[in-house]
Amino acid sequence: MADFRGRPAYLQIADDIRSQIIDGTLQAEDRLPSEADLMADYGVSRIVVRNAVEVLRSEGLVVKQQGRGSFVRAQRPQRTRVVGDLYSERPEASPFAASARASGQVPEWEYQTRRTTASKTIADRLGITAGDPVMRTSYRFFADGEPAMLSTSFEPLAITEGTPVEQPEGGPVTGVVPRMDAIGIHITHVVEDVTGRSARPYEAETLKVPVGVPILAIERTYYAKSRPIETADIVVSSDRYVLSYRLPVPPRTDRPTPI
Amino acid sequence: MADFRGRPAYLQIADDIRSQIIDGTLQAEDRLPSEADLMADYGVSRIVVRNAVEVLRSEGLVVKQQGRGSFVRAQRPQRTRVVGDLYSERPEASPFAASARASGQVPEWEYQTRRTTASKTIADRLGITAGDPVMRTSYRFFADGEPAMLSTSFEPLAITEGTPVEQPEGGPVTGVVPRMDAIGIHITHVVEDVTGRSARPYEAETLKVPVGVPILAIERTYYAKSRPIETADIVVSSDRYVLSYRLPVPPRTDRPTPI
DNA sequence: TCGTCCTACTTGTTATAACGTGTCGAGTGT
DNA sequence: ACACTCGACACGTTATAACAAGTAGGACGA
Repeated sequence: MADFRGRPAYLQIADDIRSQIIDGTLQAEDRLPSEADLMADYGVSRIVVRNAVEVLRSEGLVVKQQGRGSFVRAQRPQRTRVVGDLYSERPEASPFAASARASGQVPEWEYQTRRTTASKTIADRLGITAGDPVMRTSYRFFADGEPAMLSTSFEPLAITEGTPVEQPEGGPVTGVVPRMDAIGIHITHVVEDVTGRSARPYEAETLKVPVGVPILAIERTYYAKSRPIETADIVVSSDRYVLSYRLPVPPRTDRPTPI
Repeated sequence: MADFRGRPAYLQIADDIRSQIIDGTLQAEDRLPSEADLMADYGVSRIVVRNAVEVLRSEGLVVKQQGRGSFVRAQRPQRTRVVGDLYSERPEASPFAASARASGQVPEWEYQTRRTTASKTIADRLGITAGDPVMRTSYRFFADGEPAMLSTSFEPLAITEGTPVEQPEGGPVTGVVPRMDAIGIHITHVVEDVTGRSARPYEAETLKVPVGVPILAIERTYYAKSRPIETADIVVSSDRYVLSYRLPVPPRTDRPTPI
């Protein structure tokens, strides 16, 4: 392979394939040439073509499957977790629920609830003291039979203990806001802190995505006035989800000094 | 190296080093043993130790520097891009300036504005026709002198052409909301669609992060009623930023039926 | 003293080779 | 017709080898 500008061969090959993906020569789901083909096409060793494809894989443009080949990855995420004026905590509940249930035995979500005590991190987020009793609930949400979202929520038992809504699931009402309404606590706002990072091994396994794929991690906390009521760690594959936040912009009332 | 469970050696070594990072044996900024050291320590070939370190690099736990070594990467993001309160408290200030001030940073940015025509993607987002004239502005935001955020915004010239606020920057007022207020268009809400993915080469270079590090990509669109007024593509390193969304939860009577 | 050069050490790139493991279809036997 | 086997082919893992390129510190000369 001509050593153009001294730029490493594997990067040039990656550039070449990438441009083919962008200009549509290679389309979503298409199989890339095999490693042997690429070796012949570019006249390089296998390690070079593997490095090239690895670059594209780390960019999320390509997925590899042992025994089958490397494939151009579908680009746009398909599902949207909408958060905003019409706040919904169960994105699967509406459009996807039917198909998920119809197509298999897998329920839309499964959960596990247990009493435990607050770690320091959770205590800070809930405004309580480390070691205070909390109700911890872990969820796995499914869409089309595939794991799509993980969530672990924490509620101070000081708030719910002994009430009809002590159990987050299986009671007369579900969802944090209605449950808290039922015991006279009215949620006023929710804060979501969003970060992106690579999937940890446990998350990759549970969400059935390749290790290292970027995921979105959300720290969500519900408040009644300034009092934290519930907090949760939510993990979604950024392949499959867009987070859509719709925020009101109130009309201008005053005119503070500009920047 | 003992071939435990048939799990590949490089993954076992990655596990080993990862646990040392998590339990603090290796702390932030510490140098990992060199490849030669790891080869000797684990009794494997260089390709195995390189694969192992590559796993950690793709997880964002480690950065490599040619000629120096591999280093444990500082973990937690330090800055927060707050969205929510800002729109109600200080509608005049641009979100970035307000966020930077909130974290005690001096905001700096550079920009480039030019007239162009809308691509199909942008036209769809702005509710106009592909080829319609738009004003395109690319920003690079800095914090502490380091590039921190990239943004490319588009405004239909049908809205601003010939007005005092045709230029997004350099005019009497800045920020989308106040500028549009000045010409009688009142922004009612903003939608931010958040996705996570790996940094593309251009983004990695411009943001000065390693290639493949996860970034957060935001599609932001301002609306006046249901009419799109401005849309922007924003990219931030997920290492350095948390997106914090504060959303009101309307009182019970206004709320849609719970799940 | 100070700057330059050299060298040792580090990761980066590439080649060759071999075997392991997963996939899939063609061929075979019932 | 159908199930099973097997082999071709794909990517996965690992070894050995060599040279390139970036870094840092010590040796050396001005």
